[in-house]
Amino acid sequence: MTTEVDAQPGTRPEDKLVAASISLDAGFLLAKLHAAGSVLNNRALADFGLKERSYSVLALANSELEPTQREMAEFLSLDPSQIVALIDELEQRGLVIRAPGKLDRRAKIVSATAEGAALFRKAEAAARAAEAAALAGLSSEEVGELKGLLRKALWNRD
Amino acid sequence: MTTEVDAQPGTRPEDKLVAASISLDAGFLLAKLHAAGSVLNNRALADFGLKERSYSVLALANSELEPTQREMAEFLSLDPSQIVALIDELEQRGLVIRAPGKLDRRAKIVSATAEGAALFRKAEAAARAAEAAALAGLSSEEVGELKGLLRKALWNRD
DNA sequence: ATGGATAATTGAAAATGTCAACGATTTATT
DNA sequence: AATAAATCGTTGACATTTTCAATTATCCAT
Repeated sequence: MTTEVDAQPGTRPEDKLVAASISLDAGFLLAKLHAAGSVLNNRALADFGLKERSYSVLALANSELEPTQREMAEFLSLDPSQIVALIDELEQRGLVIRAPGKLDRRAKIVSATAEGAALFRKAEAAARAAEAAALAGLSSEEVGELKGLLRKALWNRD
Repeated sequence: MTTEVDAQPGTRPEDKLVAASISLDAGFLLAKLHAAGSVLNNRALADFGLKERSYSVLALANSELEPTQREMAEFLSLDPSQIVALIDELEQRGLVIRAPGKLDRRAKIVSATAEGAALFRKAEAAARAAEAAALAGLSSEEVGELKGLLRKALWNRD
């Protein structure tokens, strides 16, 4: 016997602590689900030489929104200096390019090359599969509800 | 003018990238909401000399579940060595104690002292307020739904 | 009894996060 | 128009966190 308290019937031993009050904490639940998803995500993205971070940057570079590095930093909740490093790597791999902002030459607009777009399409499919695995406990309707609630909490929209 | 593309009416400039496809990614949404919440959480907990991590450990120590360090590590998605450091600190502050497992003397059960329990009650109130602030965009029903979905995704239960 | 696993611990190495300073450019003030 | 103040990307320093291998004590299976 390893646990100190008998598990409830149907409860896996690693879930013993689900009964603790912190399991009702939104912050804890977000952290835990994110941690579990990150493992799957990073595993899936490794095939493409990407991690969650570089994948996110590549995704933004693939949008038609012409994001600047600073906008990326803000949006991804990262320090601008981390964006520099991430883009340095992607640029060296020929996946994205930096161009001076049209209206503000201090800023640099990051966009994907054709190669970057091709890689992103493949990585995106893998990331979707990883997400589905991470949320396997939810029906597709529930996944939609979850995303809607998260988006509303962040931006007050769906 | 700072942005390269005109914002939609009613859209704050820092939300320009919401239109990017990654905004539909559950992993990204979880990371972003967690990041926003962590700032508020850590700010609130700093008054008690705690961070999210030490608060979580203290919360588990305050449960009646007699968690071992390994169970804490698994449950909090942390390496066992990080739990050691966190508990070292809490123990030195007199907030928790380690006791050998009754059935397995390799394991150590962590429980809160009276002082730890008193501090936790106060910190818990502050953490609840921080959570409310982080989820201010949601109604209380929606907060319940969100937590329910997160719990179901993690453990297939509500 | 012995050998193989598991719990906590330590310590090192790698990855990440945080922050201050700099040159180039833009915006605001006079 | 000239100057001052602010902003963007970048660099580098430093702290924190993560990850992992090794160690000791204890448990479990044979």
